[in-house]
Amino acid sequence: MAHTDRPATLRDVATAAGVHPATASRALNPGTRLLVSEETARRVSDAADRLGYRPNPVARSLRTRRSHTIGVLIPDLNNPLFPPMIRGIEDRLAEHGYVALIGNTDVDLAKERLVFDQMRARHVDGFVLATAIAGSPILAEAAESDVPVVLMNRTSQEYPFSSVSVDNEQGVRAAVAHLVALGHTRIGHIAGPQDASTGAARLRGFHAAMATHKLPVTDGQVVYASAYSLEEGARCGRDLLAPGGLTAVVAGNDMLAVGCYGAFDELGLNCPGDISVIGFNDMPFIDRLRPPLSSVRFPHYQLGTEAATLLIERIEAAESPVKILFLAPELVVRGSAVPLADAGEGAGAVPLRRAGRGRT
Amino acid sequence: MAHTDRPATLRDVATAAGVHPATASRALNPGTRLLVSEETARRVSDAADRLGYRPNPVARSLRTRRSHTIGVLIPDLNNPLFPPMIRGIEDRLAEHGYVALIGNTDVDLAKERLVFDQMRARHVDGFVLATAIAGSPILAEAAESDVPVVLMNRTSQEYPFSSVSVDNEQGVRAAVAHLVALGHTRIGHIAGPQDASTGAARLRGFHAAMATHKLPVTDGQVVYASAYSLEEGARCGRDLLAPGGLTAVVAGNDMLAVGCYGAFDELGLNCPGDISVIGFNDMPFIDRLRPPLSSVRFPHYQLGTEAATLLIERIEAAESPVKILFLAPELVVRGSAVPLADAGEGAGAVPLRRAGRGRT
DNA sequence: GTGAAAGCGCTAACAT
DNA sequence: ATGTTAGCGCTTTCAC
Repeated sequence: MAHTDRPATLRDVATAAGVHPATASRALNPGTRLLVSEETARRVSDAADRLGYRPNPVARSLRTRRSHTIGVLIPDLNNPLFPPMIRGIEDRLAEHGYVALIGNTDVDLAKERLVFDQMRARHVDGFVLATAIAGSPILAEAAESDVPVVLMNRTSQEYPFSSVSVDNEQGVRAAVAHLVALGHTRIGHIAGPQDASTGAARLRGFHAAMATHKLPVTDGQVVYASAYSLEEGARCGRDLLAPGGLTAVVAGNDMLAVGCYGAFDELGLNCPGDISVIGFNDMPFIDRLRPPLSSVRFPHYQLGTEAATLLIERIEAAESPVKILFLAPELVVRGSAVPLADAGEGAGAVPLRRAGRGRT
Repeated sequence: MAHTDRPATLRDVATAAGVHPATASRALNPGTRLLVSEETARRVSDAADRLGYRPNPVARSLRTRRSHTIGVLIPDLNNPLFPPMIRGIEDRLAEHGYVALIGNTDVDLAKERLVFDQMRARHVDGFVLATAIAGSPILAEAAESDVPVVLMNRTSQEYPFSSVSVDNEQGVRAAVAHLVALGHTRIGHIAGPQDASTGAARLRGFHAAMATHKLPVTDGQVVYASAYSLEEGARCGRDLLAPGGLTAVVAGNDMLAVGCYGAFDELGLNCPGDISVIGFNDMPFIDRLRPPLSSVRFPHYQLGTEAATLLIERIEAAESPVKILFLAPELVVRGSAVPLADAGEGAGAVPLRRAGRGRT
């Protein structure tokens, strides 16, 4: 009741507790509390409570040069891949008193640069980069200025950044192994953009897996998408399947796989009757499609929490080592890939009822 | 080349330009540039460029008590409704030099309070609230402390907040009119949570629309979902349809509508053959379901840009008036609602091919 | 264990 | 039109 409209400052608290502001500061900060007598500490924090004191983070930042804010760069928040990762980041950051600034780059280097600079201007304490296009100049700049950086869902050969990503090769291996177990041998791949590390890693995984199973990969059995988009998925699906001969497709991600569904319709192919397909990411709602898409699940949320953990480590323990963390993916079997024996059975017909209710 | 490692400060610029720091400040700030001779202004900004000067927003904030940061409270970023809105907000804010802090409340009042308090502690200049549960204490608190607030996708009868939302009643009217034009008369409604203003408004719209068409609404023709979730959609779908008699459903939103798809399967109903359904929101990917969901489209992104505009107005022009803005929804016709004459034709059968490729 | 003093980088009164 | 002065609220030397 003794407080005015103006929020209480540290000075007010000090006065109320009958100590010097410096002492009040020490008493209130976990890191310095032990420098102050127990009794004074109590008096100060009582006074703080009484006055409803809230430390001013701006003033603190000015002094300490720590904003407790981190920048997160992603291509596009509308891509359903990212919201869970962001939540993971934010939830973990919140536990440590940090907040995130989200920046969308729209896969545009100029925009990426703009957002990055703005965040630096705002003195973020570090970055989570989920947008690292290989060769993007901000990587070099970040490395040079040694602002703490963690790569999420990306890795870098060129710079010593900590990163957390999914073992993409292993995921594709699981997908191929599943198809092979179902009897497929003529398996195509729609490769994601090769300047994204996910696209390249999954393509490597595809070749490795096919080699493991001693299956040949001819020209035309791999087509390259220029973006992770429905449109590119449809285009690549057409290019891959129009020649005929393939019975299964491993798509570079779910977007490409769903785009493929459109190509199937155009080519008069029935999925999964004529052609099996497996995606990557296990996007939300992907289990609601007809047929529900089998996909390599990706622990999105954990990717975010781990990235945040790594970043905070690096911010708070200056010389913490670089860590490269891989999380294991998991194949989620639904209705879009079926045994080869079934092929042809429903050719041209409506989607099979059986395929409609895969395990989710 | 003359700069050291430490970033240049205003004082450095002033020295380099041979003026007092205050003059340099005036020269560099758009609002005060006219207080300074053209020649000095040029000299100062040249020096600034030369030194690579970047103003320190933290110091500026401490002085001006403006953080150029705004808080955005939403229930859950994972809800696909929100990413486009957030992008709208961020894109518009960026044009004005603001950034957004996103807070997820998970529809939990305690968490909402926590996030709200943290953002206030960080001295955000204003809030976009998309989470306003009727009676939430933060509304009262915000009103009292008169921090600028704009409600997004919510309205408030109790407090004088600017808001931008979709005309929900009109949207439901359009949905009902469409169904009536298709010959339906026994139309049910799955109402969203009545403590969300969208849920209440859409229910009002349903009753109004049915009255307009002189169609009776009996008990049991409206069921209430306790949340906008797939589970509640399935439950309500069962409750609504198990008794039989209805030929069409207007769902409170797309989640509820998609949940309904599950109920249809359980009850052996074929959509759209036996039962038509229309959703609300036009969520991403909703056009990829079988059948593609007819839905009332909702200009998500614009909701965000308009909310940001309103908020900035209010922040920068202290006494700008309260504005209540409604954006018009638009019915998107796809395959989940068909003429009544078709009912029964495909009863119990697999989804009709024809229904699979609605206009998107 | 506590106080004194200084200053982070900037801008707003107030002079002149 | 420009300089002077002061201070936003906090943390950190450095004394004692």
